Amino acid sequence: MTSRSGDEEVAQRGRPTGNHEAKRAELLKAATSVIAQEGYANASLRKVAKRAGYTTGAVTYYFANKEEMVIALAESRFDNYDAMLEAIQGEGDIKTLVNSWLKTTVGDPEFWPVMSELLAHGRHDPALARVIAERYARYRDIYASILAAAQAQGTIRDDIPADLLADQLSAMGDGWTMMSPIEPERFTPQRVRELVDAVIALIAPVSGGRREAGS
Amino acid sequence: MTSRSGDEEVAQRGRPTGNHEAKRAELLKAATSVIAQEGYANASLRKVAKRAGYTTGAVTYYFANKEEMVIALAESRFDNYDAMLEAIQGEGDIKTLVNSWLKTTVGDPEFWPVMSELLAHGRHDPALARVIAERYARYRDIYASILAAAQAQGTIRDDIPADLLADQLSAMGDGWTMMSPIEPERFTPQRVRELVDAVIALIAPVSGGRREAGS
Amino acid sequence: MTSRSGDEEVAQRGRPTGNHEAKRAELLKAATSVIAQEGYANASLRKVAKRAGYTTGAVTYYFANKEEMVIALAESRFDNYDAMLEAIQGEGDIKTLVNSWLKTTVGDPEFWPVMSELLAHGRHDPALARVIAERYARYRDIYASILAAAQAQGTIRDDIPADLLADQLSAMGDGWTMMSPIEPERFTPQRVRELVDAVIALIAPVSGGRREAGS
Amino acid sequence: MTSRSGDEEVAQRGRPTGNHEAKRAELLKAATSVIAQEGYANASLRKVAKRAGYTTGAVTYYFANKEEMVIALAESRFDNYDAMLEAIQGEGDIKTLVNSWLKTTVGDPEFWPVMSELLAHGRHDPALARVIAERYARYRDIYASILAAAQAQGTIRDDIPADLLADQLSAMGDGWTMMSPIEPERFTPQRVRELVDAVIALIAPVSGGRREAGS
DNA sequence: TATGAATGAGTCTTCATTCAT
DNA sequence: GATGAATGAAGACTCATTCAT
Repeated sequence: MTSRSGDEEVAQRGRPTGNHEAKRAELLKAATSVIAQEGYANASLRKVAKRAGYTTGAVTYYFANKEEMVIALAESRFDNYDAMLEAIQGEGDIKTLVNSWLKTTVGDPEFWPVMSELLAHGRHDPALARVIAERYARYRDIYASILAAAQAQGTIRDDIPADLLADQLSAMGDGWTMMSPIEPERFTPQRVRELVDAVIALIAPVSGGRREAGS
Repeated sequence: MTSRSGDEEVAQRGRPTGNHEAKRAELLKAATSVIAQEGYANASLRKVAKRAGYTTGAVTYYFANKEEMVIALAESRFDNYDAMLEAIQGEGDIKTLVNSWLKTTVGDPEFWPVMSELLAHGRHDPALARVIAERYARYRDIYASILAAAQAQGTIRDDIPADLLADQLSAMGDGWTMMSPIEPERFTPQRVRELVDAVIALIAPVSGGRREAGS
Repeated sequence: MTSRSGDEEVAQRGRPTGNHEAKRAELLKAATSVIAQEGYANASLRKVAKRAGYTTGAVTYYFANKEEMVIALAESRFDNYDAMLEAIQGEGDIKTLVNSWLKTTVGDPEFWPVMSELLAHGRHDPALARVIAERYARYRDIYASILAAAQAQGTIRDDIPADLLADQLSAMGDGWTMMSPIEPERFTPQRVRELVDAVIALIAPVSGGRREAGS
Repeated sequence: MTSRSGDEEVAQRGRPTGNHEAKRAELLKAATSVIAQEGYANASLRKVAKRAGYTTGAVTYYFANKEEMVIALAESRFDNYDAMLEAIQGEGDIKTLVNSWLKTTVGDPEFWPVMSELLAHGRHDPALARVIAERYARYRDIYASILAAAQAQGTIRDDIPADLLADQLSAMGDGWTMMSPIEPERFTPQRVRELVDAVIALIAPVSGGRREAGS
């Protein structure tokens, strides 16, 4: 009661400690929603501040500049994604896993829009590009190891090395990420289900046993 | 020939000879290279004009506004792409075709960067989005018909409907389009070759005969 | 048939003479309608040219610059007004006269809007101001002489010098000219009729014979 | 006191003391004088800012856009006018009242010029038009009630309904408002006095008792 | 810790004007 | 006589950033 705080709900008494991170997170949440709705280019610090209920100065107080904010945002999004992957990793077969993954990502309506904005902006922000590249590399590793395990179990085809398969699946995901905001009407739940099923079919085991890609 | 002709230093005034469409194309070329290098957000009319050797006013003389310019740009890029597809469409088997396609697109170093910028910006420019959606629909149709023909010939798997297959391949292409500018070092010629081979393997005929996806 | 032209309808054969003035008038007509609809500030030479079916260059060919065009426009409008005044001047009593005047001016829907734009812009264009001042002086003289005649006939009050009366009536007209575009709904035909009747009443003869204003 | 305080030359940054409304008023004052001198069309934000000793950005900080600034300006001018009317409303007879009104309005050399600019611009700015229409309606009501009271007292003519009379007088005022900047030499103090006296005469009681206008 | 006033560079856009053809 | 390409200055507006308080 005397000092330890952290709960925003509690009426602030005494010296608030550890609020710094909380405030940053709050700002980041606001930034997420602004970027998701209006895109990176239209996400001014003023708008972010306003959405969070703060003033412009607050944003520049918590973040050295816009770039730093965006990077912090990217890191936090990726951290979320990490947690999500962690959560579903145990799941049995590939199909269940893909479906869990799909359900979680579409569950957050800001997930894809923000991701595509970050990806697009990354091209012109080296620091952001570095963050993205690092995380993506890790995801591809994770995917690859999942796929490799599945290959070992014989539940998916093993004629294509797991890392290439991971690359292909990631690319598909990114492609849909980019296109869905442009032609949302094309991505009906029905169509998405078909696409997912087709992906499953695509990577299903082939009868002829192990064959190397390109051979 | 005897009379002193205007140096480039001298501001051009009055009515020079020259064809309207040619000038527009010239400006579009400048816009292409600026967008490819600096991205849509940083491609100010000033920069475009400067790169073409004109003043800002000239750009707004040829294009009502920035949006119209970008749309004209997209349209012209897609026209190029149409021509390219036309040229390679006759090619025999899928592998040759994919390779031709790859060679042509990587032949133009501005192709992927500009495409990814347009895609990313399309999300915030409904008119551009419409153009992209229309063209993409056509491309998917073309891909699908090519794939369907190949399925009929038995050169690729027929357990996944051609349109879904087309969607998957398009998405992969878009995904790589987005990522290659962010981590160019990952897309070495060697890796690209492997990825392409893996795609070929992915869609190669499966021994078990026709199976419906998702079943 | 060999040379005399002037009719725009006739297919142009041989050397067209006297077309210069006709073209100017055409351009002026276009300028009138643009200014009436969009106001002086928004009446760019491009718009004027376009409305007349010409190019920008044509306008600057026929008029040294925008100011000259506006002045020519003002002169031509005032010439029209002169002709109109001329036409109704003979009319019998004041009431008939006022009604004729009203009918003619409201008959041309561009009359008041253009007039108010010119008046407003005149303040910042000395040459235009001069034109307006001259013409207005003449109108006040005409009004004054009409009013003086009516005073002599005893059909209107003579306790206020005709020139002051003319000033007052002009001012009222200008005032309504200015306000009608701002609150058009206030100037219903019914209200206008009442206002006109009230003006007639205002200047009707007073029983007490001649009295000097202010005394 | 010992330490060197900032000169006016030094660009002001950071958060100075000072009240938001006061600064707004300051900018409005600058806007008033620019508009009075150069007209609405020539009153760029740059000029306004400069006159107030700020940069353009400061103006757009205090006002969302130019339109909002002009409306705030109009509003404040009308508020002044309200106060003025309030102050003189008690005055005895019409003549004294008119003279007080006149004295106050000509006391502010920016009053008429700004008013005429606002009126003229109102035609092309619906939001401004609304403000003007509302205020004007109120003024006409006030004038009408003053005139009605005078009619009841028998100090002015009662053969014309007070609201029509108010309309006529307002219109005259507006007409002179518009013309005085165009031909200022015409509005000598002497002439103004005569015009005012003529107005008094115009609305003086008529001997013949109550007559309805237009009958 | 947080505010919010103010900057200044930049954006797109509009336009009268010029002038080679 | 008429065109229309191009200029260049100006306009309104946006925004990341700075900083006194």
